[in-house]
Amino acid sequence: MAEKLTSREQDYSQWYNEIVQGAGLAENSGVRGCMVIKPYGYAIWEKMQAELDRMFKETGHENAYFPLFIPKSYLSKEADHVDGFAKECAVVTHYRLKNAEDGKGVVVDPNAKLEEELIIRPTSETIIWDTYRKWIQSYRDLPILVNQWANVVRWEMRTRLFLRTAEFLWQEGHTAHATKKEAISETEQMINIYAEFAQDFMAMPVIIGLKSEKERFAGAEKTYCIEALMQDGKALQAGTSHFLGQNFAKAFDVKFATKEGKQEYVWATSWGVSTRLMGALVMSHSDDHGLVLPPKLAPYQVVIVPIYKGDDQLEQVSKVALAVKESLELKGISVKFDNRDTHKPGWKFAEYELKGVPLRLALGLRDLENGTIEVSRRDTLDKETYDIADIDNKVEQLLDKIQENLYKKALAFRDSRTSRADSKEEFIKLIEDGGFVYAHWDGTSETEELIKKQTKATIRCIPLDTEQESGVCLFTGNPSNMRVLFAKNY
RNA sequence: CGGGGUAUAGCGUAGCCCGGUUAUCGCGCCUGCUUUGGGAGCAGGAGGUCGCAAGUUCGAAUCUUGCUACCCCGACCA
Repeated sequence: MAEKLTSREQDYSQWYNEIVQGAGLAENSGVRGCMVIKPYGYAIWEKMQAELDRMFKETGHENAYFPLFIPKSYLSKEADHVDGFAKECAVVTHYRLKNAEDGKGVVVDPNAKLEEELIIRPTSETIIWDTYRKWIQSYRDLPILVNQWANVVRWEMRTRLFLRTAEFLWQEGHTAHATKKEAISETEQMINIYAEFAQDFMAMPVIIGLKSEKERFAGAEKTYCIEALMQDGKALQAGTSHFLGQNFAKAFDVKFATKEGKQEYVWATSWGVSTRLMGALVMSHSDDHGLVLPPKLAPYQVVIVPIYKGDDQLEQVSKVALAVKESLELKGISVKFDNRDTHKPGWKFAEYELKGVPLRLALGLRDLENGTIEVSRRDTLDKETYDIADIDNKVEQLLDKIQENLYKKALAFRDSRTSRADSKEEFIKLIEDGGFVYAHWDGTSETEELIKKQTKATIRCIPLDTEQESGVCLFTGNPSNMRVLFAKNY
């Protein structure tokens, strides 16, 4: 082994960085906090987009695009919203450069100051609701079910590849409804879609819940979220769906005429997932050998590595390998045949392990003689030799098994790190060890703040499936009627 | 944004305290030959405004100041 990753145990952060960069997902750029998403990483994002986009469209949503720039005055129309984002906004003040006096490069032209400064969108509620006012007059114009795929900028002080970057890619859905009930049901539908996507495609188990008042989206009445547990025992918020009530309708004066001819404010939702999901994917399944990808999101699900000596053998092996590739592709499996002569097989094996390709097939002269092919699973690192005649079916089955196994493994891990605390001491210890902790809480932001100060744990969510159970708050002794989910988080 | 650290070839580094010929080593890269079932071997070769900008000095990778980016810790946050 010429190169070896830092192990998770040694240094989890470094392990994560080495995988993201080593597997060719992304790298830092010359711009503070902004990353370059490399082709292999972007291919995974495109797969995520494709599935999510399909799910959105199946539930009646349409894509549109709104401007990157938001007039400053728009942002200040909803008080909570502006409070939530003001500290992390990038502001455009000028629209022209000119040559510097000293001839060295360019400077901002002071004569080109904007009348009103433009904010680079940290999210698009304001520009969208300013637009929806023009689109909505009657109940007949509702609902509006729009999504946009876009980039947003939040000027973060401390950034990490995919998990928190100053600019990131995401989708933001913004819907408008005639009734509160319909808006809430939309909000719930979308968080369920995110949960389904996380579990079925990312093979990542999630807990669906409601955010506490403190953790809620700025401007929302209710924020639903999906929370996942990473391998270091920290929680990651993987997606959010907000019931915005009539807050934005009131701020932007969006009213509609009901059937009865009354003027009423519109009910709103917004929901989003971002390239942060890439970080979640990495930290859910990968091991000390590198990235591990679920087959449903892998840019190529299978790689075929030929083993040969000389051009003659390569030609013989290639012929068979290409036939295998074709038969797999007929089954809708994506295959890369790596016939590069510039790297040796051993080098390729290590490389594809680092890149997390679910299945690796190796084919050499020995196989041609025996009618076999060697198959190696990335998730278990098991190697077995199979009859080549039936390899397409075998691969299809194995890919399904890997997808399933990754989910099971992640779920088993989460279960092993999920516990209930019934005393403050127990709580502190469990949080210290890392993982999800269910505990009673008195429901106040003050106590939540106190717990965060003392333990660094926050309320990840109030799980939807939590049963009523009377108890006392571990920190204040006040009565509580349900347990909520605590963890240290990203 | 506060504290700490780092920046030398594509990557990882030595040299920096104590300024002085041609800036060290490994990997990678290029050429050739031998190799190819778990990160190949030998031989030859190319590649550097020492992060950027000023300053001190006869002379700066080395000393001083400013800036930029990255990493770790904290506050903030998806």
